[in-house]
Amino acid sequence: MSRNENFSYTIDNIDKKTGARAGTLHTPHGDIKTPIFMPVGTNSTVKLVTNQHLYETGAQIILANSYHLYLRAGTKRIRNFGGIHGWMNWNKPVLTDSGGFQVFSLSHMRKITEEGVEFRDIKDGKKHFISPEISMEIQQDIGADIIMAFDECCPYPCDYETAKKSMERTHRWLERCIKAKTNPMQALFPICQGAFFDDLRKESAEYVSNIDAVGYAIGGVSVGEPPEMKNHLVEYTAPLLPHNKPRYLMGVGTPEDLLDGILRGVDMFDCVLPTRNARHGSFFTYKGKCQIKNAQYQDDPSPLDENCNCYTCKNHTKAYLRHLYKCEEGTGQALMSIHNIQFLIDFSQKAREAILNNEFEEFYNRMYPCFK
RNA sequence: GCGCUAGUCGUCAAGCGGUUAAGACCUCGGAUUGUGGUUCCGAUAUGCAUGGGUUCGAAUCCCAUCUAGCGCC
Repeated sequence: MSRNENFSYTIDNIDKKTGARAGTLHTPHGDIKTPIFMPVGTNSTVKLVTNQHLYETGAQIILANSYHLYLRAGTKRIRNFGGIHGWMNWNKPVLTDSGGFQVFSLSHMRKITEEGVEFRDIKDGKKHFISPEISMEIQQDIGADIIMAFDECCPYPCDYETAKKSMERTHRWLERCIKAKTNPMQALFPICQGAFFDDLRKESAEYVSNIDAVGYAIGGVSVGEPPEMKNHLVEYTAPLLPHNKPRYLMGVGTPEDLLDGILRGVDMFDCVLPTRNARHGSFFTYKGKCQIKNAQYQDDPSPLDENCNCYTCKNHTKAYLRHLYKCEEGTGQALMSIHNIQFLIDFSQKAREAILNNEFEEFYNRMYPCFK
């Protein structure tokens, strides 16, 4: 892969005590201040949240999902509407998942071969096939700023031989992705795999590091492993990736995951949790995670979090939000999605401020107990 | 006033002599990690209108009382 002039990453500071990183990733649709939490908008919308509200949360980049958009909107259609930015009228950076994760998460209806993956549509049962080349075509039609390599994600637990074979195939698929990718306005992030085996992770990290990419991802986490394993894996793997490039820990996470990841040198995170949790009634605060449906909130005149200045917290009380949930009014879910998204983005940006001031250790120690 | 019918969790109910008194909703908790999720999991009746009786055994049968609905004077 030749050097991509449309993207660059600047390290703004490295926390003196912890080594946590603050940086700026320049993309064709604007800058991303890291560490950053990226909200997930699988079907080219962050569920229940309008673009206007999303801009207000401070979202700097959102995700969309190749697998879902390929099946539903049709990626040629999206291309004809000016790509994802025109299609959903979103003017900031976008990242697309390759569909690789669905190979894992929808595993009971797929067949993996060296060529690619055959699977059935969740909804209509129709057969489809995605290969690294097809994934690149899909992602180039969608036109996100950052696109992901088509990888294979191992389940947890997973035996060594399976993990090794899977990792090697992911590497071969990566080479095919690189060959198939042509649009210089997009950055392809390779993904480090290797399950929970140090030597495989080392091999994979070294393999992907040999490719001159704009950024690198750590995949295969948040698949049901204990938190200590994830922390060990990240602590072991992140330093093996290029120091001067952003590192993206895929599918993570909770506020404590963000703290743990940032501490170990991760710059980018994404997770469905804030929006899914919001839909199911739980919300993040600087005092921990809470459930809006709890009876204790029925007369509570305070916002979800006293220190949050999201749209929801500026305008509504817990009592009102609880009422909306009790009545199954979707507005409640929408309002709380806004809050949870802004919470994690604010949280990542507070971490950034702390890093810029070389105070990340204090920030970590202050925040961590809140989420345990 | 008389007759008939019925009373089981906050609600709707199953049960019709031997059950640990189903289930649903509500209520109360909890889960959720590159989104098959308005989803999933758990908790909640020592008690069947009340009081007697029959029986080895009663929410289930009998009697009385109360309450409700319907009908008739």
